[in-house]
Amino acid sequence: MSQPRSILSSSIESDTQRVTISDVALKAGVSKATVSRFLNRREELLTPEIAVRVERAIASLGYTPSPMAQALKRGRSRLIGLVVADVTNPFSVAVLRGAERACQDAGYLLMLFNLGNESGREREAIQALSSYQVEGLILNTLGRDEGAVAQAMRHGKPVVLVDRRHAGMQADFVSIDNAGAVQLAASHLLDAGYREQLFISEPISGVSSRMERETAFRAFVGEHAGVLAGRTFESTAEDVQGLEDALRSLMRRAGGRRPAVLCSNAVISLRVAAAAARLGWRFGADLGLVGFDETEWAPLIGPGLSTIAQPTDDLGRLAASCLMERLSGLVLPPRQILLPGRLIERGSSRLYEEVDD
Amino acid sequence: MSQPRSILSSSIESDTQRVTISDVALKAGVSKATVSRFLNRREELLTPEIAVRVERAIASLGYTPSPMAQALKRGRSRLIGLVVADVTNPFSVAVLRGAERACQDAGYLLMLFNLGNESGREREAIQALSSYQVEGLILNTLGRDEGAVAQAMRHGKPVVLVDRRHAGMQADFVSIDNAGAVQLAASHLLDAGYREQLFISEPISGVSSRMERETAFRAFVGEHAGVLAGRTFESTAEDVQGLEDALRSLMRRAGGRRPAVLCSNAVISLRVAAAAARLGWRFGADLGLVGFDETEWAPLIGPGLSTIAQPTDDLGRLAASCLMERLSGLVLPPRQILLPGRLIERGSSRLYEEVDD
DNA sequence: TTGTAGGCGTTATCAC
DNA sequence: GTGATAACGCCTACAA
Repeated sequence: MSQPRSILSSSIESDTQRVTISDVALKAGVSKATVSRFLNRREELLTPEIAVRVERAIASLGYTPSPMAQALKRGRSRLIGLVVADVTNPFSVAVLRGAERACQDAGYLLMLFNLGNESGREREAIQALSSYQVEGLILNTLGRDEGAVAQAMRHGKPVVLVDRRHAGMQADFVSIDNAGAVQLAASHLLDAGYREQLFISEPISGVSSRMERETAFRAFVGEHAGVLAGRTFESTAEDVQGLEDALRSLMRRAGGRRPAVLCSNAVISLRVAAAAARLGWRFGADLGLVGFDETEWAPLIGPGLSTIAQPTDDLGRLAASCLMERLSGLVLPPRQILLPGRLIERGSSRLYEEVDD
Repeated sequence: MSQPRSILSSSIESDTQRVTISDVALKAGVSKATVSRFLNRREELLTPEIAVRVERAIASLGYTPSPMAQALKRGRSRLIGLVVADVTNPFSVAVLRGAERACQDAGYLLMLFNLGNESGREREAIQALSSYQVEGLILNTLGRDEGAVAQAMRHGKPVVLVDRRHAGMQADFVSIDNAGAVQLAASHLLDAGYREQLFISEPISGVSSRMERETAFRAFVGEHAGVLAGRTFESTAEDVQGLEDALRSLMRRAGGRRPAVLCSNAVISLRVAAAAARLGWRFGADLGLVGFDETEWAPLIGPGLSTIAQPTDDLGRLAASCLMERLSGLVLPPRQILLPGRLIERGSSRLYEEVDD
């Protein structure tokens, strides 16, 4: 600033100025270059005596290199950008934690951006992030805006997609094996005697994971045409009535057969549980249920909600690893890594002793 | 790199080099300074004709200024650091969302750091963040390490604490009114006839919000010595047995009186609900419950869990606003902003028709 | 109104 | 081994 460093400043603890490499060099009586070398683990090339002096100076000044300046100079920011569609979703948070740990271990910092389910902000987020020189992107987004991602990749920034594919994507992709997971859930329900099933999802259009789950469900129903009837329903947060109607008509169609719902994520499970409560239906007795995403509350609702647990931690870690590999120069066509889901059986899908209807 | 820009590079879309202000200047046939001025909204000082040329060049090159370089130069990064103790906690996430929105509106980017409940990482997080030149910090942490925060503040970075005070803090503080909220919960339980109460919290020592809640509970019990008996219990994730024992002895002490628990956050509510399920106790009938933090699943467990809803969104927004005010130069002694909690009554604390014991 | 030049804190390329 | 010195991309006196 216009305020020149006073003669006393070096002895004033509360000086607000940033301590720079020059200060260290001055104090140690060496050049900036030497300090820089010391910092970059090239201590081998330093006279022990000088190394000690530099070390002391750094310690006494409390010097920390400026990542900004480093980034500017070497074009590496040690920053990874992570965009999640919705931090409120337990799945996203769990993935985030896994990714975070992996990044940290590799010496990267995670810069988080939350879209709050407004897919329109995706472009903005990616641009903000990539203008901050993040070295790579982990995306759990819709990918409605192809431009932003393409641009990032064109600038040499690797991208890893988690859970949601983008149209025409040319990036690594990490996800649960949706087809297998749906198969697992539906056949479990079928085995338990639920022969009238309803697949319920948030609006499907454009969200790859939801599409894959729905498709898999339809396929399963097709393969078991004789013994199983199945339909699908899209539920929105606003249309509470629509969901209740769908459940009622499921019950009607079922007639003597046991009816069940297959929820495509935790948000839907919650909605269905609320609707069932209003209708006065009990899971396991009146209605079967299996839902994607294991949560802490799943065992506590009704007789316990059966779930498909996703390996969220692994998904996050793998996403980060893929990125690291790309960053360290790995060239390979885009990979797809699919992990299996795990069925957790609880009361909501157990075969209860027959009750007279 | 060693690869020099080829003659063709200007016509090759996929050039991986960063577009700099120099490129723009060159293309527009002006100096870097002119471009810079154009960018900094000083278009007033530019000849319209030149402004247009610069604008075109920027557009055709797809130029974006590098925030890193800007930050380096002007010492402003437009970055806010947010450290949460645990992204898994719904409370933290909700606060985060509020803060995020406010920051975004003010043109700041939120850089998130999650401690994953390892309070030892706090120092590391704050240092990482502040060496990235974040302009201010929002902290939802223990503050075990006084040094890190103090250092940040000494460097002129404003700090706002959310939910958890730090020892000897000299920073703005935003939180729910814990004393009032506990009073609300406990007196509601008392009014509903629960005269043997147990306050359950995660380990209290060193976490201000938990301490305040416990103190308030003790005070409430003291004020109602004749009609109400109350104790407190600290529960850890590992000691499942201890929690069950505590609940059993609560039941024993109660004798003819109605017993209830007051949970100090959502994590505890979940744990208590799990324990009650194992013991075969029903909320509202066998055991009363009110818990801090409103969640989506609260209405769905048992007869519905009564909660103290925190104004999370406001807390986040206020925290951000405080920071913005400090950033724009407001000097004022540290403020405390306390917002009231709201009681949401559900079946777990309702007065049921008497049942013969 | 516009251009020139210097510097923000680092690192890399030279010489010495 | 170590020290000048020139960048990195940008902003801002100051000069023109």
